Amino acid sequence: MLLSPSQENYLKAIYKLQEDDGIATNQALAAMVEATPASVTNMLRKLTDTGYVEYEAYQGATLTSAGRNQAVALVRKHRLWEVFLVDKLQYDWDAVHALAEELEHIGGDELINRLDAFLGHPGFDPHGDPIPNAKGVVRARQHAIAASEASVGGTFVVCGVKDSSSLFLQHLDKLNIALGKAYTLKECLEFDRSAVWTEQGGVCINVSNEVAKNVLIQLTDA
Amino acid sequence: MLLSPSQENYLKAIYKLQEDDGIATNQALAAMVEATPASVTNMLRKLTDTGYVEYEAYQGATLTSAGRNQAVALVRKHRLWEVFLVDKLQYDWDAVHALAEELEHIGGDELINRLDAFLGHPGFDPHGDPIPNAKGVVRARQHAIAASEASVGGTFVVCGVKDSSSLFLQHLDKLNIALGKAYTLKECLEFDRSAVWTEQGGVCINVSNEVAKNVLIQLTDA
DNA sequence: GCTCAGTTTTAGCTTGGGCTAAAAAAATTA
DNA sequence: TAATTTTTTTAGCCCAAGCTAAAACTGAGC
Repeated sequence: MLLSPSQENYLKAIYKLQEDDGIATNQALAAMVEATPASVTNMLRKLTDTGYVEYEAYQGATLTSAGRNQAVALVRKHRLWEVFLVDKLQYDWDAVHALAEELEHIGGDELINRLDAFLGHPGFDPHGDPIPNAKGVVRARQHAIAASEASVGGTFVVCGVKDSSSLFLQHLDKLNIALGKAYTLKECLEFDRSAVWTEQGGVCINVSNEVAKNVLIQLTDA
Repeated sequence: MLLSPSQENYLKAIYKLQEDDGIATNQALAAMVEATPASVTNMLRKLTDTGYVEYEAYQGATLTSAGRNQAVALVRKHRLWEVFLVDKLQYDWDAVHALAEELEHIGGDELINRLDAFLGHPGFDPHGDPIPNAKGVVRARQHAIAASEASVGGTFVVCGVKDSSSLFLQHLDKLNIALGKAYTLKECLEFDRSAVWTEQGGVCINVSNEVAKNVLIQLTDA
């Protein structure tokens, strides 16, 4: 069964919602695919007929294993194209999402496996999200926690973001926060729950709680 | 004005037909975009309304300058993606057309100019066709003639093909004919107008007239 | 200048993926 | 539990891009 780009987007959306909320409601889906809830109901019916989705009225949608395979393959394609755009075409990390969204619908396994090889089988995309391998296995990030969970005095490396909107990523750029960089949490300010981090060089940056909650880190011993 | 992939395909088809036949008839267009003549009439109307095509009933279609710009941009995108697929992803030259056909509808100038830079601003695609530059200027191949026009004893380099179908390209692979290779025309057989070429190493290959007519060459002095 | 084959256009239908507005079901609050 | 709000579904519509069949046009040969 061949899926249209639109259908693929629905599968991806259900997959994401299942991953982070456990359940894919009609309304959340509508927001994610930028359609009305009525259109979502329509499409869920179709995807149920073709065997990618399990769905009963008013109960939300779940992916079948075929659906999950498709969704994971799409995530793989999306993230590999993002790596290509950043590593090879020198795009900024905040500018690649929309293009990858288009590219992920092109071609089949052959293309994406060749791209994967060309890029050197990267494990993570430019936002630190793990790239599923050709068999659809996603290796979860190890020991990653939100930066807001760090304790004063701790040292850590930024390894991902929870929000990969352009707005947020550009904000991180301004703060000089980037993937792979190391920081020490100097202090936490009671008043607004913001934090002071220092970079290796000793430069201080002020990080709001809102930002810290969306930055993923790995604690280091140093 | 934003064009759908389908509309873009029509513009490209009109462009190609104008280039090689001088005129884009309804029927030829239908064959090229794989639709019925009735559908073509429909679409030509739309493209006329949006200012990309000039068209009067029964008279065939012509591109406006806006239309030509779009078409050349598409050719550029198509050929650059073909270079990417062959040079970077190691595809064979006979396998890239369909994928490039999909990729050419993605993104805008920004993407394609970055791809161009990444590929080192190539002048020709894997079939020897010239790649228009960012301004839409196509530098024509110099001194190229069909291999069927060569005279006995002449030496030449293969620089392109007229037919880039998978079937033909695979046939050339079997004959050991490839872009950039040099040959000498040893003799022409009256009977079936086939020819004998020798490679540098002295290996002989038998080339039918049908093949020779579709291979483009440049004569060399040697 | 007619006729007829071939080409193009018209008319009306189909399918995919949207939409709005109203009805129905579920969830929340009093 | 009853009332109200929120969510989901239904019903009926729209648009893009295709299709077929029939009508209209063109141009070649007589």
